[in-house]
Amino acid sequence: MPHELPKTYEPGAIESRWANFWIQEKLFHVPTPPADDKRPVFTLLLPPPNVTGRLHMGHMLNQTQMDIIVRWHRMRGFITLWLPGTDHAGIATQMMVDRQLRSEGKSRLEMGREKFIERVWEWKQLYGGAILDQMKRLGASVDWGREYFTMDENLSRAVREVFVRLYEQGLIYRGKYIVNWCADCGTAISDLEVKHEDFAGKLYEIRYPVVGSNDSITVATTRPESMLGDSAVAVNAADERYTHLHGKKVLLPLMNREIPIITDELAQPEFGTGAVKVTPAHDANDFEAGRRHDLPQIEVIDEHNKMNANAGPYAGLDRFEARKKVVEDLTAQGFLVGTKDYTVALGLCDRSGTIVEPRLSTQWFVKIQPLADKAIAAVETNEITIVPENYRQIYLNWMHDIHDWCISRQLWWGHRIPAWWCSCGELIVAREAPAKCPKCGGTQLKQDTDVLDTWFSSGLLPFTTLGWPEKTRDQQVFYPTTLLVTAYEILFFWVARMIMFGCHFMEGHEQDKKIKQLSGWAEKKDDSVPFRQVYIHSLVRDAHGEKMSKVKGNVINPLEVIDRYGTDATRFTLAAMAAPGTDIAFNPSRTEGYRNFANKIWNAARFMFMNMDRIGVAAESSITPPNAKGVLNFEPSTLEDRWILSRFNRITKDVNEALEAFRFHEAANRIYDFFWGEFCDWYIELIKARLNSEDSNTSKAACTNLVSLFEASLRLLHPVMPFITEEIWQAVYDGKPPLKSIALAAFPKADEKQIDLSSETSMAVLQDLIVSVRNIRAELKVETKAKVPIDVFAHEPTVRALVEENRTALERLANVESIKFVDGSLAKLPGARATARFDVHVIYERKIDVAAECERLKKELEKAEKEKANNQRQLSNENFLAKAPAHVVDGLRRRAGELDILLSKLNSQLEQLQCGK
RNA sequence: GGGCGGUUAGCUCAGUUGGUUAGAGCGCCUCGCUUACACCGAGGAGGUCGCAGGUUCGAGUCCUGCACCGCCCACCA
Repeated sequence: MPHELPKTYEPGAIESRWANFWIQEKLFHVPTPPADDKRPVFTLLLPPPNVTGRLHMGHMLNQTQMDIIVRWHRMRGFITLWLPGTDHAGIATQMMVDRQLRSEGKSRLEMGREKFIERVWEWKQLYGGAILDQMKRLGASVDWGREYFTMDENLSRAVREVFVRLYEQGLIYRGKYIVNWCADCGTAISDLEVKHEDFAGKLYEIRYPVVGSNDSITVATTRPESMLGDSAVAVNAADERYTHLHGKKVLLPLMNREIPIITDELAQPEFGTGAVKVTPAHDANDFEAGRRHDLPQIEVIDEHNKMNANAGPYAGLDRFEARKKVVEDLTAQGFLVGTKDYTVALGLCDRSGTIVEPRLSTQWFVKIQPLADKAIAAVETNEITIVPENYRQIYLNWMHDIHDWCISRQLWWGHRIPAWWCSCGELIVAREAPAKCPKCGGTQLKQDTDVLDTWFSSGLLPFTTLGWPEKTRDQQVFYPTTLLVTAYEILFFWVARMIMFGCHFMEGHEQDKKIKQLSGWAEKKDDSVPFRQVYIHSLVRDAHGEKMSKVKGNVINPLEVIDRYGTDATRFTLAAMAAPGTDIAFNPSRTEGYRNFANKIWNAARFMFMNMDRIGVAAESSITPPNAKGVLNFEPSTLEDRWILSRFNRITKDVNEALEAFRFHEAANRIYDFFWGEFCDWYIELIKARLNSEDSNTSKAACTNLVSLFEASLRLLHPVMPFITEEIWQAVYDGKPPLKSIALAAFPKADEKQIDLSSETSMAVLQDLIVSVRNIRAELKVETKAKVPIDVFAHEPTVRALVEENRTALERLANVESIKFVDGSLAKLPGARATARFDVHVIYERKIDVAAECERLKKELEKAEKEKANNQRQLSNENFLAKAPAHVVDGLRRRAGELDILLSKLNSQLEQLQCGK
């Protein structure tokens, strides 16, 4: 049956067909393995994208890398579970639905909480799957049968369980502290959600008169409006300038309130005047100082960033208007001593961009230290390893500096805090809504209105997705997960929290010992960790290395790139550019190049099919059985056979090693160079003669080798380019593959015995000779079609034998009419190529362009002389001979001989052409 | 203020423990529709590896300093 393929690879239709096939056939679904399963396990949790999300380059990179690793493991026989899901994304989702309501002229507040949440669920039903649908186009081989959503009932129950346990353990508390307040979002946010940016601001110096004297004290502030809430002025106890004022009071300007002068380390003598105003309700440091001195906390800014009643005449003004007014009034009344330009680092809400105000507020917190201690230990003892390694220290530094985590959010969408208030004042923290108050028996219970930080629930996913708090077989098998692949950005938001929660709640957990052994984790002691390894991938930037942003307008949409060049090419781009630890400048011209690569593969396949059909070779005879790990039924009979087999095994070895170390770029580049530069450019060209042989045994044998090597190459390539490899692989079997999919076939494993250095060396000489002839032809401007006779002088009999054996190949690839061997050097002939192994001369009526040839020879001579000098310097250095390893010295010596030959030939050529100096 | 990363061909980047001649893709130049592929083939040009020292037999690779670019963290009024 003939294989009909279009001349150009068209990814669109093919990709969606296979993506659907993989899903429909449930190819990547992993049921709970039975106890007698003897395979190693690989588990990976997909970092859940926000339900509101749209696929961007970051996702695509992340998922491409994960999919490569996952497919690679699956093909190597691991029970491979990749768990997908989405995150409810509290603030983001609420804001999105809010916006939608507003456009309909409705509002969340009128609607009420319950109706609003219903509405969000409706929204989720309609649009929440978008990002996962986009994922499907990428070919991500996740287990769709286990898809989760962070607000699913079972996961929500686990969240409540965690909250209650932490509360009972004294690790969750509620209290009034300074938090980062975003007025736009109407909620407190954690330190991590605040980004700092420098702005040109002013530093105002304000004079506070000392009560009962003519003296005064000057303080400095960047936020003058906050003075309305001052409750003290602090000076340093050691600062002698102010010793005489200890115990005195100042009169707060504008407010005419008397406040004390206190001594506190908050005031640093070197800064400004050494005196600092203390506003406990609106500054974190002042808050601490206020607690030390038992100062009143006077709130003057409300949750809408407006001045409140405590601000007296300024009440009702926005904080920035109030600032203006305060400054005016201070100036008018002579209290403003001076104003300086000053760079202020403002905190901005990560989500809304609003300037965050530190504000006193009652919130729920996680007491983080006990959790952090375990999370630090897990990494310090290498129970969890982080790649690239420099992130390990970054992680540890951050963990050592960690603050308590504010987990309550004043939102409606999210996991509502499982705490209820009785009218008697009793607080009940419980897994399910209590029927009555345990203290007074009252039934008028009101649930806390706050919800939990989104990261609280996502931090639990490694175990909650496996059935926790139940003790399940899935947990025994799949926990700890093997790997986590993620962006640096969420190392603290998510990775650190998972480690803390995992180490805490899974303490005492033991993975099935046999599986742990088989999977290669026998040496790991701690099974409570959420994953064994973390791989931090790079950031995708635009073609010029700039960070992508909507404002700059340089955002590259991966789906557009995919539409244009295909998923495989886009995946390949990301893989090939992903050197660990460096950012990726995504250049679509690169993707175009890999689209061309896909087309190259496609056409090589067409060539193979053409020959299979013509010669009558079927896949079944070339490549059975399906589970072998090498090249099957490949019978090397010629130099190029031995050579390509050797190369294939070497590349296979490199690819496996590269993937092991997350060196995706190396894996991708090795395959690319092999397939295009060696398999297509040389091997296929070389076997054409045999394929076209009159002798059917010869052509059959050659075709069988071609098919089996091609099939193995497809398996090697499959993790990076799943679609085209599946398409061709299925076609090789003419619709009757031995397995449902190439994704289930074995990944090639190198057979070191097939790595054959001597064939590689011989082949290199042959290639060198062919290239030399082509080169001379180009210089002589020989017509492409014209065949020319050549003379060859071989230095060694082995080289001569090599050329003789491969005479037809040489004639074909270099367009040579006949080869004559001569006994002496040909270097003196104009236009000859001379190397250390052979000289070659093309017989042709046209003369060489002497000037150009001279220039070329001179350049070559210069290079060789430089190398020779370098070579000699080293070889005459006794220290070098004594200390350098033998193979380096040997190599240099061999090279010295070659250089001598080369130099003498070059000189004689130059002389012959009378090039001058 | 602290920390991290980068600086290699016109552009975007590789270069794993220091080891013989520094690579790729794109772009550029010359030639070619040779029955897999013009999304192709053949040939070619192009680099004092940011600067200055140092260690070493040997440095793009290690150390120190400097310059420039970028990122992250941070409660200094």
